[in-house]
Amino acid sequence: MNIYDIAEEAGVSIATVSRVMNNSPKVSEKTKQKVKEIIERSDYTPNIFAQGLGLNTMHTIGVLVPRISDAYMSSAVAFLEDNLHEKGYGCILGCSGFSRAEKEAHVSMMLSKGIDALILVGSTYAGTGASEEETDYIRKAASKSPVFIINGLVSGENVYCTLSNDYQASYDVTARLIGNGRRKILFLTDSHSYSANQKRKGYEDALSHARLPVDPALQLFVKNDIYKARDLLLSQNGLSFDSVFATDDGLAVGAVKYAGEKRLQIPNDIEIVGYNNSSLCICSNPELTSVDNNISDVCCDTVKRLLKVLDGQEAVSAQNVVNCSIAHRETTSF
Amino acid sequence: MNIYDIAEEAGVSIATVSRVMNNSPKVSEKTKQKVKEIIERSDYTPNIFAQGLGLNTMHTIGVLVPRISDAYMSSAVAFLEDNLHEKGYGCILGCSGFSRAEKEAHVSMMLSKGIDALILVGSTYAGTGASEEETDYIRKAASKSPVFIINGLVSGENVYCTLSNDYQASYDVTARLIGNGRRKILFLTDSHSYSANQKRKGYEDALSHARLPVDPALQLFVKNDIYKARDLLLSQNGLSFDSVFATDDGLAVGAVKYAGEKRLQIPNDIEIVGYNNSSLCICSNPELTSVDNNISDVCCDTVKRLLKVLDGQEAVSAQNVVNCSIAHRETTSF
DNA sequence: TTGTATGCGTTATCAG
DNA sequence: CTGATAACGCATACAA
Repeated sequence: MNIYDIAEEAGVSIATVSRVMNNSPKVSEKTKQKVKEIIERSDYTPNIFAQGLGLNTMHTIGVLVPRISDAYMSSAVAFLEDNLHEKGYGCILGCSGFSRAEKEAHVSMMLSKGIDALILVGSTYAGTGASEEETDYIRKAASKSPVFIINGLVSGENVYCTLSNDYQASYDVTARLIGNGRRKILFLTDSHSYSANQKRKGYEDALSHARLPVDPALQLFVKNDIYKARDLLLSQNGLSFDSVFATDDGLAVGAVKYAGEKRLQIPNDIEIVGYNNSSLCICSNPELTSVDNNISDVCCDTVKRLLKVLDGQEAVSAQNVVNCSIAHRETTSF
Repeated sequence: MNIYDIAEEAGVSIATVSRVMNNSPKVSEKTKQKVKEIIERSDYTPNIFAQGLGLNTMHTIGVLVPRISDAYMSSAVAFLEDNLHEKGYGCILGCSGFSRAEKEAHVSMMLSKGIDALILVGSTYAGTGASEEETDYIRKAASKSPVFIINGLVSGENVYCTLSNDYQASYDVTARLIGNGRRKILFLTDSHSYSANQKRKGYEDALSHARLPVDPALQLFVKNDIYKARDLLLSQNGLSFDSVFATDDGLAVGAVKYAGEKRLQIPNDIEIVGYNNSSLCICSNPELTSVDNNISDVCCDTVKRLLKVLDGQEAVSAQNVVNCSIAHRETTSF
């Protein structure tokens, strides 16, 4: 069932059928009705490939995440899909993993799918900041389709970034802990990505501004796994700390478990703050204070700017920053 | 940069370039090398739309979930994407929500995207079983592309289902609780879907076979929200129960919170079992016993059968059942 | 308002 | 082994 069949059935040309399909105004009401009726009756759908070939777009956006089962990623994808779908765009989803080779392979695979734009979710795509060369694959991709990065900073032609203000949030959290009299704040992270670095910087600057030492021994790195985080803390025999600021809720829950094992009272003996305000926070006991990076706003902003770029009418800023907030719960006495 | 440019540059016809691209054996090694070199140098990529138009496929599978931010859904999508990507298929992701209109709209939107097959994740797509008509939209979709349903049972031409054995798992869990001396087992659910019904049936049958009464008052329905579940239990003044079997981990965590409020000892005063074995289980304190529906196996099976159907060489069964297991933790004394 | 003719970039058939 | 050409189904510029 193609446009020719419909045209023949209706006794008009394919041009007219096409006009009806794209509800062009210059078709008489009468023919429009007749054609529509036949389209309806034979439930004809235009061939998307032919359409794409002519228009050179399928109204599809590539969305790449390292791991969709992460709560942060899946909620980002939920917001992106919702916003894009509403505007008539479909989503091609890719899960790249974290290795450089996989990421590059997935990006070029995405580009070959004829997407109108590419959204990279998460700072893993922005590299560690060690060298410019790390992100060359993004600039190369951007020469084919506009690239939007969520929570990673990469500069380049046709590359657009939306960032949550992790530096500020981390600074604020650390300052609050200091204000509560905490002096040995453990920084617990699972990543060396752009956003992890921002968080670390906020943490360190808050310490410095309070004239407290920045002790490298108080910065721990561990896989994002509740048990692993707990066990790492349990194994720190010589180290003393009175609070934990973790760059992910999973790590923070590990700290809660650690406190449980050590029979430490939360938040009196130890305060704990997580990151992402995920469902783990209220599952935890005591419930976890966490930074909310307002991913919904970030995604909204990303899609808004993406549409502007595709529209091409208006200049679009290369970066945009969205503020975080803090969800106060039982693991702090803020 | 299209196939004509390459052909001209190489001094051959487009047919030869096409042959090289699809590494047809009938090209002389010499021309192959020459053409390949030019393709490489000008980093030419075939136009996917033209390719699609000719072959009538873009090697893309539609994956529809009601809500990707659900842990169960996102991990299913992770496994599906991984398996499909490995076989060279891309994924178009849709998030339909739970309303019937949205689901139908998303399904037809998916079909119009030129997908090779459609995967529906979750029993919400299978309706409540109230009437055959509820699932007509699936059979209609299946007349255009093969449809695969994960954890929902729908019969129809070109419709394939992979189910986890929720009936058996629920029967087993209930029997274990009964074996532990529990007599008032509360069944807590958030859904009337096919799989929720299977779970309920397993629960009821285990009670009946143990000659225990099936008390409708012990079957509670609530939104999947930790607080809402907790509060619902707190508000059951007249009702006495000695254990909770929930059809989702979130609900079960609500029951854990309820027990905390009531100062009930887990698992002595009350035993609690969740469903899906999500990350909430180990976040919870005490850690939650949960049914593991082995979603990874279910997805693997689905993709395997999907490829067989697309291949067309072999007959494929309309249904397949994957067994669940029980992850024992601290909320039961199994 | 409607129809004709062309281009979009492949793949595949068939002839050489 | 290679090339010319049809076919895929639609949108649209141009002609009527």
